[in-house]
Amino acid sequence: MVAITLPDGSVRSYPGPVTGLDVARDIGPGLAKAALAIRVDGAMKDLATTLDRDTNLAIVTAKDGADALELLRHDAAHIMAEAVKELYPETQVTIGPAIENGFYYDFARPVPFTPEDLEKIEARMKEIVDRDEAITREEWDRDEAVRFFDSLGEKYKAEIIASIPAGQPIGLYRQGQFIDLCRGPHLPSTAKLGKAFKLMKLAGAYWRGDSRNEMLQRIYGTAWFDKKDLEAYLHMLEEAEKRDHRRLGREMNLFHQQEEAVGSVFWHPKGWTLYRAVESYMRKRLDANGYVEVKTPQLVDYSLWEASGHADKFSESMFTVRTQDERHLAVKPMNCPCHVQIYRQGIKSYRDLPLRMAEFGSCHRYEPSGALHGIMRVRAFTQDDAHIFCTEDQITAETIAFCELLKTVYTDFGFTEVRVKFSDRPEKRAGSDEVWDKAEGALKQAAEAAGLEMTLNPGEGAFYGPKLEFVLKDTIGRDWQCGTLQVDFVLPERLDAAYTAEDGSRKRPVMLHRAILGSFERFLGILIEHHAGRFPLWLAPTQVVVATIVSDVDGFAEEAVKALRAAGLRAEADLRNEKINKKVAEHSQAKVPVLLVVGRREAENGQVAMRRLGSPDQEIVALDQAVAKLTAESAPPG
RNA sequence: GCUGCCGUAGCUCAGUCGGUAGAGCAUACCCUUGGUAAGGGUAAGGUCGAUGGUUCGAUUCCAUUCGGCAGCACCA
Repeated sequence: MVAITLPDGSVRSYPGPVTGLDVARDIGPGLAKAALAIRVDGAMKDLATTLDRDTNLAIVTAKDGADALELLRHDAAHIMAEAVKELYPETQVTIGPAIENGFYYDFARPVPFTPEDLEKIEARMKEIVDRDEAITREEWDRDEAVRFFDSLGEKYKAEIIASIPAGQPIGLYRQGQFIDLCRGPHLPSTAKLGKAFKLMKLAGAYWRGDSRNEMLQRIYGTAWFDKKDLEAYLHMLEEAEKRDHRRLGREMNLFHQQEEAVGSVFWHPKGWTLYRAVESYMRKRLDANGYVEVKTPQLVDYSLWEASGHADKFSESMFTVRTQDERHLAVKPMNCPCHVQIYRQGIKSYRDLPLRMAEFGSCHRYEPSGALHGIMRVRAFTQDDAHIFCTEDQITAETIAFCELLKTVYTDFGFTEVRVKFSDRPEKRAGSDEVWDKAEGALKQAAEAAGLEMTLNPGEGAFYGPKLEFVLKDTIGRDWQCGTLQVDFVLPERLDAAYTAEDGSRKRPVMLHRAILGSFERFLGILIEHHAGRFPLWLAPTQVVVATIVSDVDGFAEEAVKALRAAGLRAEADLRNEKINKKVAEHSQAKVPVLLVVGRREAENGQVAMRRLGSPDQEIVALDQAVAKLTAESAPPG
């Protein structure tokens, strides 16, 4: 007897072993048709899995959300591999997992795939779906499987299987003529994939993710249960493209980039206004939180970078300069060594600590060309950097205070969801293991005291110390790592920073490296995409446009702009010889938050018709009232 | 950096199976003074990313190079 307990608590008994499909059939023909897989005591298994003892069972159908989609996408990857092998038999298959929103498969083939090949592959996949091939699992002996794939010329598969411990049975899945190593589970048949999938793009990817290995060809696709879901996803991609900061930067005249200054930003007046709004907000927050601001040199003799350890661990990313008189300089990639130089001026006492030294530090790093991305990943950027020189005892309090400041700032910019990662010692590092033990312990303890929930990010720390990384989520669900807090016992030692302790002894301060925005360039890019260019009033480069209906009222419109500007608002007049329809359309598209329309009626009464971005409503108010209202609304937080 | 794709007017794009190019928007000027998402007309605007090669002739074909895009690797 086998007793199967279903999720609703009901129990079904069978005289002998049954498969998941048998149980589904027993419950009802509709369920049997919809069944994709089963969950046995929590673990996903094939529908055909034999159940020979009492167990908890759930039938997985398309309604099961993420689990079901993962199955579907994994199958899509296999069906794509089958299609590729049919069309291009000389291709070797490697791996093909389900990923967020879709799947990919990496192929080894001497000839590159073309976009036309993608269409052919997609068409063949649809044929395979129509063929309704059963997907069945087989168990093989490992060495036999290695020999089998070797004989097919599938050396990558053979390599993967050979790396599985001997003696373990190997699960292979067969569908039609195609057989592949796979952990499973899979759908019962290729027909279950349906037609709501699409091959998206072609890209290179290193074998086993290592840049020393050969480059494979990766095909990405997306797959859904329903055509509607597919269309919704494609539509979402289009929307994301519309908020791309590179596109909005051009359309809104915020900045541009050009090949004579690769990896740098030309900020236009409007973009720079935005930048300054962010900067002055940050400066105000830092002032209020006990930071002092400094400015340090761009070009620094290479010897300082040798002393700090950057020459050793970071030289590939540094721009260096040799002058005519043979001096060797580097453009600073970080601000920390310079801040230590300021710290070292004069003798420091424990009474001076904690010393919170901030700089909007302009840095240059020679990033690999393939890493550059708009203003999000550049070679010239400005960090909202600060170093807190403190005693070991002060680490916890400083960490707590920093976390609070960070939260306030993110909230003010409209980000509410923040994750924290803890990154510990990397392979390439400075400082002894004892120092690292101490630094990691101190940071972990401080983070716990600050009440942070963290995930571990092993080996991702800076070369001089462990770090906390703060990752925020934007409106369309993407993650951005911005803030960081790093504990550093190494640099104060290497650069000889010291203070006189209470007992008169000479001690080393600890340095906390910290940033909230990360880099202004990147953060502004994130802000642009997060708000899709529709900035809150306090950030909008142009806050108000006064648009006239007839030229008779030009004088009043200019007066209105003058009044708005006198109140500190960023206002412009639109006196052009154009119809109001066109003016409304253009300023709406330029994402100006407030439009004040002035016609004869308004001008005669000293009024304006106020129209907010995104709403067709208008509100007729006296000019001075409008100024007062907008002034209050546009005040930056804090 | 690696793989693939791409580079035509300020922007978005069409085009030339090798005979030096066109549209819409934007710009300038003219007409229009119009009440809440694009009024009409005229004009101007291009070394077809750069260099080299093949050719009678190259924006088009080939090579190199620079830049961009996507992904991979990188993000200390």
